Amino acid sequence: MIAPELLEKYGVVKKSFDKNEIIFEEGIFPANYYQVLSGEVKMSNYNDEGREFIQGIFYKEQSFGEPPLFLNQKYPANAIAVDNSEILLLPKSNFMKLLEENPKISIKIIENLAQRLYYKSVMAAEISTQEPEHRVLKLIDHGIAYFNFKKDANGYLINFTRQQIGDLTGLRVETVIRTIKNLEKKGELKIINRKVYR
Amino acid sequence: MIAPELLEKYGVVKKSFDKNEIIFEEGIFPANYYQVLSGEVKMSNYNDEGREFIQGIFYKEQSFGEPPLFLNQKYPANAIAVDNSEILLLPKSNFMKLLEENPKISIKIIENLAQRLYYKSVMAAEISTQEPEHRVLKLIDHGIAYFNFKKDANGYLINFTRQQIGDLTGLRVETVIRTIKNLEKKGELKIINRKVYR
DNA sequence: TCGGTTTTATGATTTTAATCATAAAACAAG
DNA sequence: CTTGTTTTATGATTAAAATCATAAAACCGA
Repeated sequence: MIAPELLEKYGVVKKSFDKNEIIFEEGIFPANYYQVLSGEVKMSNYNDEGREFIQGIFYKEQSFGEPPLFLNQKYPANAIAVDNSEILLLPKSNFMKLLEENPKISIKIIENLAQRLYYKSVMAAEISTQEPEHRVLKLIDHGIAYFNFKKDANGYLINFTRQQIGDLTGLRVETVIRTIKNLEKKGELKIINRKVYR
Repeated sequence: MIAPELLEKYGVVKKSFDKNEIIFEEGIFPANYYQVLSGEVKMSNYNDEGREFIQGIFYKEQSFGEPPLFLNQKYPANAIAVDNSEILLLPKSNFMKLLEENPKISIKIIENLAQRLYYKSVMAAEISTQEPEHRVLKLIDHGIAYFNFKKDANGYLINFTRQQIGDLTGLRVETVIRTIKNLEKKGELKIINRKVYR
């Protein structure tokens, strides 16, 4: 996260996106730095049969889409507003100027990329070698630490749909539903009127 | 990659590792910045049944294991020398000092992390939604761009074993062998006395 | 060059999650 | 409130890759 006041000095623009509106598409070249001001954004891929894989979900104060910006490569995925969202956009050249003139921000960017790389490393290993129950639990436990899950009397409320969990773990909805039921039986989590708690 | 001369100014140490020797293990806290001087290093995970997932393979001049170093988190995977290798080690505090005093290096680190994040994004989507042939081809094409595959009269020599391809794509050896055979039939690649070319 | 190990190879069988089909419950919009 | 859509749910069937078994070829070290 870069302080909005600092971004303003470099000419940031605020833009609103409706629910389900595309922010940028796979295959195009990046032109901006993006940071969520309010709402929720997902980055995802669709394969030829239309099956979705969610790369990540981003909330207030989080930035997204930087890697291709630094590499001058095409976006490997789409960014879509999950809810009505306000996004800060900073043109690439201004962003680079900001970085040059504020070396401490570089460290923040590094930490942020490191965090995302860490998540991807963990989930990649899960997805390719672990069974559904393990994958789902790992995603949930990661989410408690890094997505904005709220704690209440029943524990942490996992505010993802079964479909989203599937798209984040490479599983089908039906498999996620059955897996979550099993995890409840084993006492690993609770289902209270269809909502998942841990 | 950070120039070895610069690393030396900050007290880098050269260490040799035998083939199959462990450089660091999953679960421990990072203490050093690592950069390959010669040889080959792989980072990988093992699940409870001993099945391996290779996070990445690193060659001459490449660094590895930075994310947990920046986050003060445990390593999510093991680093093992694939061949006899010489590795440069810089203690964390010295490395941080180097970064502070050389802002341009931060940009290099950012670009490097961005590159690795890009690879992980692409492969994560592949592994969770695509079929074996697609996964293997994507890995190979990525490898041509970023691993050190050499080109000769037959095309690029993919110097990975079938097992390694499997451990990088989440497939079993037998599946990789059959998949590669099919890809050859379709003319997507060549097999010349067991070696794969593209 | 001999013997052990790794890598590639192939066929048969099994397992597991995907797929298909269908529906109830919950939610959202008008 | 009604209606359309999304989400959760469950059972039956299928398909695809994993697993199991076995072996030849290649490579490596003493």
